[in-house]
Amino acid sequence: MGRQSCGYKQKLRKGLWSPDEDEKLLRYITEHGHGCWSSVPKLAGLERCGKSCRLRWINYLRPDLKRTRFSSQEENLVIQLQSVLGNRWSRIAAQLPGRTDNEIKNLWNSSIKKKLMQKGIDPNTHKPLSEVKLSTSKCPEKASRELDTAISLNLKADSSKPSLIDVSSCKIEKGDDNLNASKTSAHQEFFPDKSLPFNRYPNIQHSPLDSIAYLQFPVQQLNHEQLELDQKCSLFEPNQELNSRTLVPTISRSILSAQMDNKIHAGLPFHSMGTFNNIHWDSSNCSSESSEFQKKSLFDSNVFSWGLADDGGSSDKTLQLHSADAETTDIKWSEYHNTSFLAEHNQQTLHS
DNA sequence: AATCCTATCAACCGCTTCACA
DNA sequence: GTGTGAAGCGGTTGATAGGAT
Repeated sequence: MGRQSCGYKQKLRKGLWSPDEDEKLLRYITEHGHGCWSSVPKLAGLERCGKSCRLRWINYLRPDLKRTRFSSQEENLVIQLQSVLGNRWSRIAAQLPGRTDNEIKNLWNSSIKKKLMQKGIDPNTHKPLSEVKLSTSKCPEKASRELDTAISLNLKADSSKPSLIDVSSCKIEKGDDNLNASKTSAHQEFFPDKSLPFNRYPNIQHSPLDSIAYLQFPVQQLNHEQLELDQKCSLFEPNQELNSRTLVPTISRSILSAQMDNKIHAGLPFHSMGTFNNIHWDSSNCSSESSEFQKKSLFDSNVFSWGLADDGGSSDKTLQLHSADAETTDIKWSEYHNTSFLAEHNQQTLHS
């Protein structure tokens, strides 16, 4: 007999969240922080389990979420990180400010996987499918299934257009940490500065076929230790406050104003700016260094100003991408914005 | 206009990890 | 060292929207 789900004791609501429930949760966490998730529903007046509340907050209500489509740079980054980390979505999400593991997982499963297969790359190994076919011949059924999928996707793709991807240069090896750990190179740091790796790896090729570009840099030299180091050092760790059990998920006025002045602004639902305007950081349970960093890292860094160093006019492209992102309206949020409680929040914002 | 198909996304489920008594 | 509850994670499912037929 399997384990009971979290709402087995009482009759708890399931399924999609209503605006009313969102309001309750948002109000509660805004005022009190989440604290112990299992007590949140009771205290917030919700007939949900704590797990559900946590998920709703993390994946939807959090004020620092981007609500825009993934940019091609973000997709590239997901591909790169997945090649190194595998399906560790939360780890990957930690490197993408404003993105959730769920979102990235969905992107991977619904979009990136297919795009890679269309380009003849096995999404599991990041190797050319022909290689994968050979190496998986020990398990013919599975290999055949995967290959069939890949082939059908490949056929759907426009074969008349040449792919610019040089798969042979993408020597991605997973799971050989010892080997990786021993290697040093100019590329050893993963993203050593606040920008994304594209500046550092100039031989990126962009396919005109779609927005996916496949990087040509020595991915095999990235390793888990380095990524863990990145996380510990929080070079551009965006969600540290959310990973912490002790920190109240709040946002400072200074951050908020910076946020409102910067590009991230465009992706945020209007109401969140006002809603969180009067909240302060509760850093009582973390070191001053880390909290200071948290304040700085998210918005003071240039993580949203990704540049592509490879091409002429890249900055123009980047700008275009950003503005395209900025113009992406999230229908759900705009609908949401019109609900009563959000309208109320917005009014308050306007009056303050 | 109706139906089918596909893509996307939100949410759930069950397992693992962590923290604490 | 062990038990327990909470949190976190990744796989999976179900609902829905939009496009194709």
